[in-house]
Amino acid sequence: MENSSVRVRFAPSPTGPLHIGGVRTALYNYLFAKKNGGSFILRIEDTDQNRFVPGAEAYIVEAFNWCGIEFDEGVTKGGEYGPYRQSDRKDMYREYADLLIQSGNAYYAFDTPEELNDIRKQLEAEKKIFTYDAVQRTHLKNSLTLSPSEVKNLLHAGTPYVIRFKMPTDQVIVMEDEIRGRVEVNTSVLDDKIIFKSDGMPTYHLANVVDDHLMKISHVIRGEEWLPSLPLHVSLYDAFGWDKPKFAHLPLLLKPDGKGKLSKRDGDRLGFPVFPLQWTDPESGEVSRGYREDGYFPEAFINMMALLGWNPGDEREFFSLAGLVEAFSIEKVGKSGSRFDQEKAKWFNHHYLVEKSNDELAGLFLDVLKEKNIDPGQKNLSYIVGLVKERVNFVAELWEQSSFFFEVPAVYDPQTVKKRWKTDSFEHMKELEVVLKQVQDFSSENTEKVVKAWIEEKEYGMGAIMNAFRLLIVGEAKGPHLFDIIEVIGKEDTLARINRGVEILGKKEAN
RNA sequence: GCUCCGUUCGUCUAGCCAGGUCAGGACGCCAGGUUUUCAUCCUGGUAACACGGGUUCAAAUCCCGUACGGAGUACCA
Repeated sequence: MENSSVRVRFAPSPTGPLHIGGVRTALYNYLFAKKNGGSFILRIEDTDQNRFVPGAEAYIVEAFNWCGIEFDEGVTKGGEYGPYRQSDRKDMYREYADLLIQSGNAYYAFDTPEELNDIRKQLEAEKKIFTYDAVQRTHLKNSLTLSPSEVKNLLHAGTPYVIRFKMPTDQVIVMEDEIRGRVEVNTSVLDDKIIFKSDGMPTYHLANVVDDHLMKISHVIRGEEWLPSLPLHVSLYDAFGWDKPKFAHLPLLLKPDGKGKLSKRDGDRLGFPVFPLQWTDPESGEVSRGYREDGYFPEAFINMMALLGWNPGDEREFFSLAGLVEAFSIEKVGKSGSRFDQEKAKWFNHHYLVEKSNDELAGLFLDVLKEKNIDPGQKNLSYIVGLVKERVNFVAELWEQSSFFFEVPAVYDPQTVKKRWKTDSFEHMKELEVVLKQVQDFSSENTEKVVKAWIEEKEYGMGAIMNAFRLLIVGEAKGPHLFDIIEVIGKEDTLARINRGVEILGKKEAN
């Protein structure tokens, strides 16, 4: 609000499609930024060249486009703190690593991955866990144990090395998390993390601290999986002598059943998308479904995601993106993980679908019809959609609730036949056909008037007639007001359906 | 193993920070109502403070412990 210097970032790694947990993290960042009149930045963290996946960055951008989440700065927008892709910032990290070496906060380590692995295995055999920490570093191959000339020689010879952060010994690091409050950790349980890799790239830890500082990030809002490395990051800021941003660690999204965080497999197993958009793996060709392709509206998706871990503090449930911005506050974000609930997601979609205008829905429905090679002819799709939209959760479901407007029922549902095709139905329907044949004005209002008058005159049961009638027109016991249906399909089709139904179903003998 | 984080109806959650309401709402489910059917809709119902101590006149709320769960523990982010 009053703080115009709020700057937050979402910093995904382009290693594949964006998980919905990531979408939620980005959403909360966005909401926080907009709520406080700040900027939202998209930074791509591609410091691991081995895990680069083509198309992943484009996917991320497209996903946010679909969601309606806009960035103020970033890979697609540019900005005065660029470049926003870490691979494009490669050169600047080295000097910061050097700064730490000079100040004695970091050191060269020449141990090869193989050597370290051997030690790790050895200790494992003794049921111990190896960590490159204050104790271990004193007898490993690094610039702390080697003489300056030895180090110089190794460096000159081009020996591969990494740069490790020298974790201070026996200090209590006090951290303040905006969601969890105070967290304390003693450095004696921390290890000397690699901050600069032998391939010349920084690790996440160095890169994110340097970039957040350079990009003047005011609040780091990220997933809970980063909480364990917060002490390192805080130590890094201290070692550089930089002001720290505020930190907030969001709870995880959990799988709907069982334990653990939501994974791609859960979606496949339980039949719901774990990604905002459909994704085709460039290597395996494997397709993962997306919310967009599954028929979710972006506003429903966002509304549902926002409420998974945050609440407005009152009983409101429906929020537009702008409404979320207005209502959002980091204090109302929960501490514990949330399970994704598919039923509630559907309910949200239903809500937004019903809220849409019939014209808009008709447009979407027309695409469905085209795919099925159904020609709606002169039929008023808006009107039809308006009659059935309350019965569906998705546009794609509109067809099964309205196919009888376009097609003669292929079969008569056996259950319904058993229940509604009574002994008298045969005669009743034949009579009804004659009655309707004489009707000129086939409007819903008029046919209803005529048919009801006939029923009353003959003292037939309303239910008996109408249910059998519906069976012949629709094929089963479903659908909107019957007279509305026959108005749409018209007199000719209505009479044909009655005629055909009577023929096929025949006269049921009394039991 | 170790470190950190967490734990209110089946699910999302309010309430916890500033102890005192039959622990509230929503989804789901069940029942009833409306209706020519189904769905919508309306009404009602179901169902939770992980456990054990402590502090207190009083604890979901504060403190300690236990259990359970999760995350991290890579030259991945």
